[in-house]
Amino acid sequence: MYDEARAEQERLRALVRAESAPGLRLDGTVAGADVAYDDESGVCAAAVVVVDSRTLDVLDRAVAVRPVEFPYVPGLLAFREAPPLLAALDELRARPDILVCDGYGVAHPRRVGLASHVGVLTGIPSLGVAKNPLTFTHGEPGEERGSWAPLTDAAHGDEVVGRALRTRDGVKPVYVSSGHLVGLDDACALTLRLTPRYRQPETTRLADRLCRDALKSGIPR
DNA sequence: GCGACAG
DNA sequence: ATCTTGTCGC
Repeated sequence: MYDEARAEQERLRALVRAESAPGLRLDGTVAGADVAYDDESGVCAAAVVVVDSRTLDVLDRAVAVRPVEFPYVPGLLAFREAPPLLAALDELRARPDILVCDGYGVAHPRRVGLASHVGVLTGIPSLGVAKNPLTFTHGEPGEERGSWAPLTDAAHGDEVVGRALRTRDGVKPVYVSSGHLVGLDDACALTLRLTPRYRQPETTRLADRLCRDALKSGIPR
């Protein structure tokens, strides 16, 4: 089942660039993306919020509400979330310099998680910041914010696919990986810029709030 | 074959 | 993802 989706991932995989593009701006605009679901109505809301990476001021936002068209299948999250996210991205007034996704980039069984998938399809430099290590392994980073430990794939010779990054002192780390055109060092540096106060990037927190609100207030009953 | 498994 | 109150702590 899902052979077509896996074949598409193999195609996209060859296009993923896990190094920072020349001239990549970490001090420009950063977009955060997230999707919320309502099982009752079978509808989902994708939200994208753009901030100034230096001040974290909100510059733009967009939401796309539509029916859910793909089930949640581990390893195929992008086929569920990318379509609505692309629709929301289309409504932005300007293309953001970088996109931060709630999930993985190349830290993925076939190296094409949601962030890489959307990055390749849009050409927007991207990275993934996930809340769980999935099947990957990592040592325990130091307790201080900024500490990190390599995230490795035991199923593939312990290849390094990302980092377990501590964004708050003594709090469980987040899992950062390159999406597309953003190297791991830059991905972590940006993640730290976006987490002056909470474990999760401010961008994903804002996007999470926006898509949840859109579901609550945007569904007629 | 069975279990694990981003959101 | 989502269902859900109070509660401990800065």
